[in-house]
Amino acid sequence: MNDQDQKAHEFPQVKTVPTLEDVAKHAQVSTATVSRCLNSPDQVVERTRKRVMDAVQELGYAPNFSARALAAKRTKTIGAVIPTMDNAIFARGLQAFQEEIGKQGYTLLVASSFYQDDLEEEQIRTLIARGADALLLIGYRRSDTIRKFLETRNVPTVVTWAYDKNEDDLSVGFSNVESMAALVRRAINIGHRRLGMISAWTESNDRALGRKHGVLSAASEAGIDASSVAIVETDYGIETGAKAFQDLMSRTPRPTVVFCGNDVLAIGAMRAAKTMGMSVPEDVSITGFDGIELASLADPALTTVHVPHREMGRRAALSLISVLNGATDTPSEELRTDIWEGASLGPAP
Amino acid sequence: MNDQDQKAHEFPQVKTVPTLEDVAKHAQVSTATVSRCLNSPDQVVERTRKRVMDAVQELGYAPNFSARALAAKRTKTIGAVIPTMDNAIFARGLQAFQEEIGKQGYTLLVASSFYQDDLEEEQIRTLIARGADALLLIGYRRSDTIRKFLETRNVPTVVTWAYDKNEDDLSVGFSNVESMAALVRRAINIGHRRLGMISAWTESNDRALGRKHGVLSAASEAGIDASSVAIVETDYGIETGAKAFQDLMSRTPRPTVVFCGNDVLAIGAMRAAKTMGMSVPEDVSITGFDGIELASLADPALTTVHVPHREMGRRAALSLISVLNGATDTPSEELRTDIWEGASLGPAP
DNA sequence: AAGCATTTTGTAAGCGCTTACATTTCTTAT
DNA sequence: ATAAGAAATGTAAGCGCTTACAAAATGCTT
Repeated sequence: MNDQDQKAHEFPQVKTVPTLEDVAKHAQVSTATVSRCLNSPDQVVERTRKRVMDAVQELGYAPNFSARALAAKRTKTIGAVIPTMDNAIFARGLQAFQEEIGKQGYTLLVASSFYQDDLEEEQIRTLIARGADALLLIGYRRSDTIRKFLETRNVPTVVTWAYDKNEDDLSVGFSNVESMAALVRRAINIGHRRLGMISAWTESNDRALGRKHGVLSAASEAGIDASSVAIVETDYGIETGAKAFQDLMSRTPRPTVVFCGNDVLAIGAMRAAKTMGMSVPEDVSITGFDGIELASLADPALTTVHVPHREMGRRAALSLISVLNGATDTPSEELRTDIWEGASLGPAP
Repeated sequence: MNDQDQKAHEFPQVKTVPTLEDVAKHAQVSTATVSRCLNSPDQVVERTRKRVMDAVQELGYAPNFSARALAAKRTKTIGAVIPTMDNAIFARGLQAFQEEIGKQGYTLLVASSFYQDDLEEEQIRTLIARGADALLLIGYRRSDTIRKFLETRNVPTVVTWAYDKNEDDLSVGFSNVESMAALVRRAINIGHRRLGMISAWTESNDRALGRKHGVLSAASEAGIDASSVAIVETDYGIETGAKAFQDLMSRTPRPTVVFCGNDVLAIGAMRAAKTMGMSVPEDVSITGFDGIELASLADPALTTVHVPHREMGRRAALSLISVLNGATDTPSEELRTDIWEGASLGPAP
């Protein structure tokens, strides 16, 4: 603490990462000034600022993020927990999300839950321990424990890929129920009465559950007994979709239309139909959900519900940032989905 | 520093996040002991450990990551900079990577460079500033500045999606040149002499460049003048692929086979072919690269080079972790690609 | 029961940064 | 030229954790 003997400047340290203090010494100012140069440059006069910045350049200084976070109590990091990155829709939405928060100087921290509730909780905790300033989460479904945790930690959170006017959480998404119901109504309008559905597992996936409810409610709305709707739940994948389709086709009475919980399952179903020698939509209609590019490439092109994933990611980012900037009244946003007209949905045979 | 008057325990703090010290007080031990319970539990005797863990539970304590990182000088974070998440292959590889590092207690930090060199540099710096213990990067191509930076920071790095025995960097990948060349040879063997290629931009993408070289070298090897190969470079996407295909088909002489730099471009090309009334492979052969699911769904199924993305992600994770664990001799790994036989490559007309 | 080695715990010094507050320097009005 | 106010800079106290080192407790030997 008493090293007065400051030469012009010490010789460059050997191989060690430069710190704020090194820069300060080099530029002959205090660490506070250096810090200010970096964080609020207008608080320091041109001449010193230049001197400091030169030192930064010369030493190749880069701030230590952890130290900064610890001192400033924010990390400029936003966390996201998604079921899996191995699914185009999440990847796409997140990409847009990242682009937008990036503009505001935030970095994205992603973790996957593999569709397991307990893992999701763990990941949320991890992200928060890592100091995420805010969180993007998929769907509403979440245990009380973790909700309480989020509340006490006071971390702004946005729910995406779902929107429900009855929920309180800030969300930017779409109504899974309504979007699916709209599609189902259309099918019913062109004569379908025997409905089938291939759904993702609904137990811990409220989006899948919503879509299932969409089918059922549109059915009963039209006077079709909900219990007559043939439903198979299965894993995400083309193969599983194909298998489920075969299962459905063996039921009596055989459904004339199969609504799939997502496009990938639908592609599987279409493949199975082809294998079984059934033609779509003459023998059976098939629909998807999500609106990934794959849909338009199928033959016939898949009729599906198109979700504006990128837009959703972007808007979610904007909402979260507005909250982070202190907005107190950021509203949830319901995005509109639309039906991509393919040729896989036709009149009932 | 002199608050002897410790009641049984103070009343719970109001709404503030508990710290190590709170836990320590609560459990009547020193902070060091609590820290040890969390990090090397076997150093503390059962009885105390239980007491501490109970306190942790009761207070809902979660360690502050930044503080830990600052003190311990490691973050248990691995960063990855990929061109874009909006591309199935990276998403898939990264997912596997994440799964594997997750097992070892590491978290993944992802950033996208949008295929821009300068952005990639910036992202690398950001990740390192955030304390990434190691980095996953795509391809070898990188400026000297950033290489030097990585070196002085001494951050272990693994290069993926590329393997080149002439490069020093630790890598887990495949040879883009060789993989493509193998496919091209096969085409030449069945009579093709007029070659076309739709490539991604090669200027700052060494994988794309490698694939292009693969085409050219297989061509000259077979006595085909490299300059006779018709090549179009374009953006990633189905539409752009389609457009490029039309372009190629208008050349004289018209190529009898079009090698595409990736499956998405190939799908675009196939669509354009259909639109133009050409049949594949009778009128023209088309091939892809990557081996995404899309390939097998196309009609006819796409002949493409299949890259084991997940395996690559997994192995990259293992390599990096072994380096982090002090291994000094971790070798680069070349993964084998194989050709997925579709029906889109046939004999030359 | 004393002496030693070993295990368990505590003490306290940072890690690199931000920021409230104190001090110095510069403006401007008189 | 001088005082008062504003602007620029410096001082130093943490942020919450890890860890070297010191101290205390325990276990073993004899």
